Amino acid sequence: MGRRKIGIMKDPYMRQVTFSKRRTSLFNKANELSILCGAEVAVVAFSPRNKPYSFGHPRVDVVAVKYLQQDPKSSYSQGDPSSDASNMEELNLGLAQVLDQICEGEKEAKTRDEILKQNGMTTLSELEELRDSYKELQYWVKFCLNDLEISEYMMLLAKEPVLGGLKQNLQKIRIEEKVDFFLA
Amino acid sequence: MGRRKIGIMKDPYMRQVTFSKRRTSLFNKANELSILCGAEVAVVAFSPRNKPYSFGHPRVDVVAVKYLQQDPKSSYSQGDPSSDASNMEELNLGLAQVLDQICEGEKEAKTRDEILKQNGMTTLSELEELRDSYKELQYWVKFCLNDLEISEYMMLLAKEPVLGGLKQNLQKIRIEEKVDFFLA
DNA sequence: AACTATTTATAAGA
DNA sequence: TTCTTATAAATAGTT
Repeated sequence: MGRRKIGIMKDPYMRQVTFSKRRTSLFNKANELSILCGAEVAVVAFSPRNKPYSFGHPRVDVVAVKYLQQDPKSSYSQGDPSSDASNMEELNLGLAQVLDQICEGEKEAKTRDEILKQNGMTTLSELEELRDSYKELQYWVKFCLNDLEISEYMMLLAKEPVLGGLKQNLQKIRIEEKVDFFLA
Repeated sequence: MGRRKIGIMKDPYMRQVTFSKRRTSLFNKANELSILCGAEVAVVAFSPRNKPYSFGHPRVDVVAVKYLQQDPKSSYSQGDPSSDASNMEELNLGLAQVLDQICEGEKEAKTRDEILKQNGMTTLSELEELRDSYKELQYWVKFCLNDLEISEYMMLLAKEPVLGGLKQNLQKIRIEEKVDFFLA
């Protein structure tokens, strides 16, 4: 939101300013959630300067203890955000495809997860399959990063973003490549 | 936001729906805050049906412990008027015990895993760890790609490419470490 | 789950 | 910091 989209804040000052604004909003959101829905909510945030801030309804520690006493498997934890479909339009075609690939990967991971949870156990072959997917992703990332680095100055001149390269790399990877590359 | 302002949700169904929507947004906000500002953030919310949901960067328990171990007087708390330093310390003791139990439980689990591993078996926890790593990687890739698009024009001007950010983020997931793990 | 009409949140700028 | 404003996001109600 705001005049334009932003990325990771590098400037310490702006980072602190942004943190303050967003922390305030986050706490307001948490408060609304607890009031409107009658939910127990706790939020803890350490600022870039490592100062602790917190919001709690009814109280931070009460909610925290209640949470930690739960069976870990019964909770729904999210460390990762969902992809924003609305942003897709703004992304150019190449990037969109890359993101699609990632989404597909997620779906596959979820499917595997479902199966494994149904069995409560896993076989070695299934594990290996998952591991292979993981390696493939890692490989893909490294490959693209490498390519990025190489064509860094080219971007400045050609104004032809790496997106094309990313697309190509994606296809290359589909065609079976040795993972040894980035393990060396 | 939305068609019109709302108050406390009385209808159980609508309350649940609203909770789900807002919880998702809240977690996304928390995620953005942690990424954009490099802050440690943890959010715990119990739904109207008392189901626990959580978000944490780097992890809920890590941030929670860090927060609770602080001098209560040094934190800036919002939400409940009665949140006082005196009560905090009492609950800290109880929490410490709970955390100890959790740690012990984890140790036991790891021990079991070791035994099973020696027998050529694989465990659910192992799998889950793998899956989490996988998701984490996907998450960072997604985020970095998004960031790439955003700061494309910045690159042309600032000549300070996003590569630094990408590399930092990738370091966060400690790829090498995890690769070693899977290859071991 | 998706889709709009509106309300909020917020990045920049003052 | 605080206010303003132009935009981006969130979301209530609807389908």
